[in-house]
Amino acid sequence: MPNNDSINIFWFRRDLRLEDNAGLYHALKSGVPTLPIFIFDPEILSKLVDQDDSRLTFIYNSLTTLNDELKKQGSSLLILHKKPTDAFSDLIRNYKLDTVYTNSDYEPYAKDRDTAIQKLLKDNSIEFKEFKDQVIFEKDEILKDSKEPYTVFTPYKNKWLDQLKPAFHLKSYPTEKYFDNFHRSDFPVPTLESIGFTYSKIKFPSIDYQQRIQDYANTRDIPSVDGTSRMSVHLRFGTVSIRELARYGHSLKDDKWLSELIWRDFYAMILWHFPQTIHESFKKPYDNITWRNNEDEFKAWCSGNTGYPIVDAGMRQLNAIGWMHNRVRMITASFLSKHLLIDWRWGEAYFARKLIDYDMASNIGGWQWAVGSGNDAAPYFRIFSPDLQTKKFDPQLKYIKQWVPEFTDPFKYTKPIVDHKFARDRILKEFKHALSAP
DNA sequence: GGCAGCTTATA
DNA sequence: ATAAGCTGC
Repeated sequence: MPNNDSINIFWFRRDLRLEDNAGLYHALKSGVPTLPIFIFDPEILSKLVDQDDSRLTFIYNSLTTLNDELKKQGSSLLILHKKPTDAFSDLIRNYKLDTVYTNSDYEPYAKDRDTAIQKLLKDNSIEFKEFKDQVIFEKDEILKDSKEPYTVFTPYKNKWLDQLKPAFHLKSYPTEKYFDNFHRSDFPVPTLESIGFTYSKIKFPSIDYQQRIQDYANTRDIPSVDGTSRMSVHLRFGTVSIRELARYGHSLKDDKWLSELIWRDFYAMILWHFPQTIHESFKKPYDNITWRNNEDEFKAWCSGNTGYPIVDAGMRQLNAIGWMHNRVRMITASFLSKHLLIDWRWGEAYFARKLIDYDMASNIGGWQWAVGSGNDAAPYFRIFSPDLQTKKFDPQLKYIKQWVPEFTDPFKYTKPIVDHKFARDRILKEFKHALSAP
């Protein structure tokens, strides 16, 4: 319905919650009626491989929840399925727009998209205001004294902790004080099918993370134990506020869990400053590696049939529930790149397809770390031994038996796709060759 | 400019 | 015990 009074837009992206939402807070607080919108971007959707993509289901469920909450305020969520620039052209035509509010998104595609939107709005004399919401410290807030970005985690973390003023950086935005300022509307929620997707069977972890991380320092590395927060998917789509999580992490005696949240800021910062690491090794010489890229071996890795039970368990967990324990992410990533000598980008792409919590910055960072090509990565000669990792982190084979039920006798299991010692020598040779190239 | 220190290890 | 180099101050 066209309206003569001007309105604000609040554009949801990866911040699918009403509570403690920085951009939404500012939009509502301005006093101008605010129309909340979400745009399904065909450009992003076209890259998704699976029709029952779990991320789409998660987003769709979250949008439905948002809409239900908005209805209580006499408002609703306008859900569009269009190229963002076209969507905004329509909005400009149908409404008198004051300001478009949103929260910053730091991925390269998002940066370009938002630049285009900002220009379109500017040409129509509409303001575009973005706010920091998905990290505690963004791109240029934690820098060396020389104003350059950190590339090593520990000094970054020290500075992060030094600069943190909890009462300021971890404070919630009380959006609920201004809920009266939502624009009155009653838009229907389109079906998931009309967007071109079907429901995924995958179950999503609940938000009661505090229970799980009671003994985080001791249980976080044991994949058979539910000892990690499982908050990654909620952080990915903003169904929980990073400030809330960091506030809890900061209140704990042990800063191990807070550290993991700092890693998230760190990798987001790294991707911002080094976007080429999506395609290139952070350490250039690693791009001299000649990958074998055997397609059959890649398929065996993807489906969890390498004959290395800890690797297979991890990949089967990923395929089954769209999530893999972080310890096992390291083991499977190391195995693909170092044992099979398959380009880490193939593995990264497979994780991108399957992970409900897929986050480009963390996934790229994690893979490059595992290969050794990343900033602050493991040295190349540190090659994970699947057997030793199993002895250390799954000594009773509980995790393995959960995901590889046919595994009963380690000596009768599928023949390993490659011998450990042989593979170790092979990659060491390749590393030495590649890294000494002029 | 010199030196401490570097997420998650292996043989 | 190892083992390469480089970041950060």
